[in-house]
Amino acid sequence: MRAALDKKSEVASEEALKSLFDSFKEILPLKQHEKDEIRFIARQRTIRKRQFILQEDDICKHYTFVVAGCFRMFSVDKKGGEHNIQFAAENDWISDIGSFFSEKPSRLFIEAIEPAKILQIEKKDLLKLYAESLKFNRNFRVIIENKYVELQNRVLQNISSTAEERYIFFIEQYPHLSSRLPSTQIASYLGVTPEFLSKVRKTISTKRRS
Amino acid sequence: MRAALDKKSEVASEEALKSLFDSFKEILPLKQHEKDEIRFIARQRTIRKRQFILQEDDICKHYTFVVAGCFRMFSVDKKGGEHNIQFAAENDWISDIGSFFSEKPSRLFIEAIEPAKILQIEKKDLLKLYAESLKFNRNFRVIIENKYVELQNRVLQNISSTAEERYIFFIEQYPHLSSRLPSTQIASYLGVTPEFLSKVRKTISTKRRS
DNA sequence: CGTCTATTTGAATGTACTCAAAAGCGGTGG
DNA sequence: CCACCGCTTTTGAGTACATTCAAATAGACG
Repeated sequence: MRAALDKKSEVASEEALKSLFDSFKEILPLKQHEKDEIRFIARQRTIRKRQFILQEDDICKHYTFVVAGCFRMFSVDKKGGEHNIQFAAENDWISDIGSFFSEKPSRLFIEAIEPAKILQIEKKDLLKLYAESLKFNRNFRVIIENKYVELQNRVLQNISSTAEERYIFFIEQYPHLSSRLPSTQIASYLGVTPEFLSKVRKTISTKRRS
Repeated sequence: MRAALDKKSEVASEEALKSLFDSFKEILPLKQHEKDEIRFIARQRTIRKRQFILQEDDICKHYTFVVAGCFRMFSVDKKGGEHNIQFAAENDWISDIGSFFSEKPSRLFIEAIEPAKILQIEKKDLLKLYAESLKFNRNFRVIIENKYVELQNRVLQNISSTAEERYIFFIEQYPHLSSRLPSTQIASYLGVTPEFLSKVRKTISTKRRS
């Protein structure tokens, strides 16, 4: 029997599922019975702007696939400063993988920057997929491999480039994000203050003019 | 038939294989026939200090497991500066995953900091394991998940902490590395100059004294 | 003991931060 | 339509963090 749905989640719509299946298609396409397994376990949620799907001290219990909208994952330091670790827009995954697998309280927040629609898979369901299916192991392995490479490039940027270079790299690599994010959020992602990013943007635009 | 071994690689020793099997044991232990598959495809190499196992513009063709010794992976910027992205000592994996899967030329170097002994798995052999075995997909998925979490913590450190905080965090998190690495290498990993790291170490030691 | 490399020190410079204040920019209500 | 609110972005002055370059010192190894 399908588990009772909590009041905030719904059965996944065919439209949302299609986004998810399409994102798998680029790795190893799912067969009908595999799609049905996902259909059976995925829960759809509608998230308002500024709503959190993970807060500090929670244990991260889901893998979240973003169907529409945009999220940020951030940590808060002792002084109250927020530091963005990751953004996730359409067709991206977001969760605190460390907390998810260790089942230890997260030190991170995940917040919707825009109204959003997501699909969530619970840990016990994901583990079942992993235990039974080579393909799901494989697809999620590839997804995280790609995210690993992305993170590694970011580390490289951080240790070897100035704020200006990192900003230019960011807007070139993520035009779909940079055009819709407030620059405060980008500053927090790049690891600089909003004031300084503003100055960086100014010097870039005066450079272009000359 | 077993493929001919190139002159620099050897059949894996039982001792080296044991390290590898032990590192899998913490995830999902291998059965005898799975160990035999590894035994069949893993090549052992002895690497001298300062020897490279990957250079810029090479395509990364192996997953490398470090049995003994220590490596660093780094990039070189336009000015010739080196930036360490990762260290790998005993029982750790190291390779340019981006180049490995995309088969595009790497922009990275992997160099032995100490004399080393490694086991290498070729891409075609790894893909074969992935195609046939749920467990290998799963084990390598878990390995990269752990490395992903580690990288994510590093990104967080980079964007939110001073050099002093990052250095203290490094020596606490990786005592087995910090005690054997020249501080130049640590500076390059933290993203600061060796001169500045030296000053940081001084202020830390005067703090402790007081 | 000398040679080579790694580490430390110092002065001048550059990059980025803090704090405070001003300017811009949607909404919303009158 | 305009006035006001809340929020983001910009500006500026002063400060802190980190770099550059050059030179001195300390360690490691044959």
